[in-house]
Amino acid sequence: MQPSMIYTALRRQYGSNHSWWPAKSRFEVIVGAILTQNTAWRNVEAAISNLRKAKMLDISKISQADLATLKRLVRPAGFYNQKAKRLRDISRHLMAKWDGNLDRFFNRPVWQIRDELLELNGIGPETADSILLYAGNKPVLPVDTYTFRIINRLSKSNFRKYEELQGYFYKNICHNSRLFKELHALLVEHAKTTCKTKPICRQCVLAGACASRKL
DNA sequence: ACCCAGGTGGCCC
DNA sequence: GGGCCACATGGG
Repeated sequence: MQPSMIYTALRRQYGSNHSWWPAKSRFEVIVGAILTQNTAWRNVEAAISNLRKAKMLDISKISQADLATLKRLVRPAGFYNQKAKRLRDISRHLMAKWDGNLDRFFNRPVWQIRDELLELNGIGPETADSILLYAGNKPVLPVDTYTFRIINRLSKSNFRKYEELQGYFYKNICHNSRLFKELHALLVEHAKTTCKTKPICRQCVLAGACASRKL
């Protein structure tokens, strides 16, 4: 099953309003992208809520924050020792190199921004791509565990490496940030609702594929 | 008492 | 380059 068909099927099932990433600012997307690493979104919400109440959802504020304070605030998201540091590191980087100005940060070739993000400790390909797509509106597709699971089942493939699966999409679907936002959101939605971890999902959109054990 | 969640980096071979 | 492992909280 091709990516474009998967997209069509998911969209028919879940609708089109998934442009998604619950955040009130671009910086909040960045914060959420780091906090959600291997963590349920529910827990991320609690951490972001703490940051908001403490008026810390701000590049400058976090860049100057006391590490112990930051750890306390993001604690519900788990891995709080490393995540607090990662948040402060990227904020400091944005302040030092871009004067905290995200317009300037994002206003250049995508590969250049991506490389810079990947240089930072704690920012891997998925986090970088989520930031590029949802905070920078760049035509980049984040590939998460859900994407691996769904695509490998549906296509009877066995993608293992990030760039490989991402490349598969890039070759088979048009590069468009609106489409990518929706596609990624739909894959997450599908994995979270109908098709849980190891489902035999009878009611799912891709029921035919499920039944034939491709999913 | 398990298992999992919108990953990443370090270490070992 | 691939295969483990630690990192940590909260919900099912």
